[in-house]
Amino acid sequence: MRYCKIPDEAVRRLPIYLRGLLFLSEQSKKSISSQSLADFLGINSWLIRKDFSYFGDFGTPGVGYNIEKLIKHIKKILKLHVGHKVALVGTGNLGRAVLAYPGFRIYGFDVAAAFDSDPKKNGRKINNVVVENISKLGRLKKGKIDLGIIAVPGDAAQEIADALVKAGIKGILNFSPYRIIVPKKIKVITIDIAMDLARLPYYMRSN
Amino acid sequence: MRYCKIPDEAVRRLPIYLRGLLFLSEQSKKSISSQSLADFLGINSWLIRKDFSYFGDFGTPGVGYNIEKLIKHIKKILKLHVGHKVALVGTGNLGRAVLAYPGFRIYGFDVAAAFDSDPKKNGRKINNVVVENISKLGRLKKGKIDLGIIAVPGDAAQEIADALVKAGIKGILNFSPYRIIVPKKIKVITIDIAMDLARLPYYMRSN
DNA sequence: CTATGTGAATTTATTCACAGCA
DNA sequence: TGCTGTGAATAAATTCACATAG
Repeated sequence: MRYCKIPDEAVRRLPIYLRGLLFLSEQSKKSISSQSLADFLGINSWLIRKDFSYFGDFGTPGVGYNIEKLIKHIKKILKLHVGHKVALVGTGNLGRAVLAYPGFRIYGFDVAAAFDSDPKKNGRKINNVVVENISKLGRLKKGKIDLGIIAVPGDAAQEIADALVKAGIKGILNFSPYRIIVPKKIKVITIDIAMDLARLPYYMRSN
Repeated sequence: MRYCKIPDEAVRRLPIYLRGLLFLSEQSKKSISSQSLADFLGINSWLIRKDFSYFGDFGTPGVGYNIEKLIKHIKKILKLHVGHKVALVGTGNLGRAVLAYPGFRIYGFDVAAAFDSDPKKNGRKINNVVVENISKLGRLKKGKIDLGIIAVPGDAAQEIADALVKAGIKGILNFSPYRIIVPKKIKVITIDIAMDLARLPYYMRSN
């Protein structure tokens, strides 16, 4: 079943595998079996094997998977083999948390620009990034920034999205709960914290 | 197909419907057709009808769905008909963003307690919540706090989760990228910002 | 005549079980 | 013998199409 389309749900799991494999690589481990990786990540071993099989033969029967080879390949599939620069829009509480978030690094992301509509924030430096006025968003075309994060409060999300698209961004991570409409070729992933919290009580046992 | 088990994917969509319906309710709208709601939310109308059909007959053919009735019912299913108090652990950048986040209110959540391991932060007041030492986590049993949010950096997530479970929490929203193991009856929903960002490049067109 | 509700068809994803390779 | 890779079986979710109710 080599080289066929990777199911969306498998793509969703690739960053999990990648994180785990990077961790193991730091421990100087050379290879790992699907079963050990399963125990480590909390994902079934047959699901891991199936997912890996979508993009080729990487395992050695009787031994397991070569960690470095797998890392390299998953990075390539996710297009993380090159680093990506990210523009942040909105430097409120959430935006500042994004700027300070250490977790982007392992995937090769660099939050390289920050914008805010509030003129009072312009010029301020947060985590080595100078906050610029939102009107300067157009200059992204010069830098090689291809991803945008929307962390503005309220209902400004759509106009920010429009500006990001005009500035040449290819993908958007949207923290606002508002629907964003963009050209089909632009991918939007929305994270709505409140919405995730909202389905937690459903699963709670009352006793 | 009345009153059968609601599929997980439908449960995931209920908070979206709820948000939209609450918005429409504020506009004093009385009822809405699945098609109008579909246009409004960007979800197919047949999927909306199917989802609603899982928990009963709420629509009137030729008219649409009664908004207030639907809101009340979805809230009940999600167990949001009663308000929930939430304990936050970790008051770093992310934790402070959570404390300031305005989006929890519409679902009836109240972040009522905050904890931090850093003694220097104890007693500090953020958004009207006094930060307590993490050792005081046990007192949750007295307050009616049933949800926890883990916003600690690094690898402390598991011990925080253990403490939250011991304090009687029923559900956890976990912002750390580390795997958390809890008793089966406790539900954990993990939000990993970096992981969501990591699958964005995959969908980017190169041209 | 409009819009719901739902069986049936289809698509997608997960799980199993085992042949075959090192 | 241990572990991969994958067809086949199962389960789950989505999409369709239309009978039916107001």
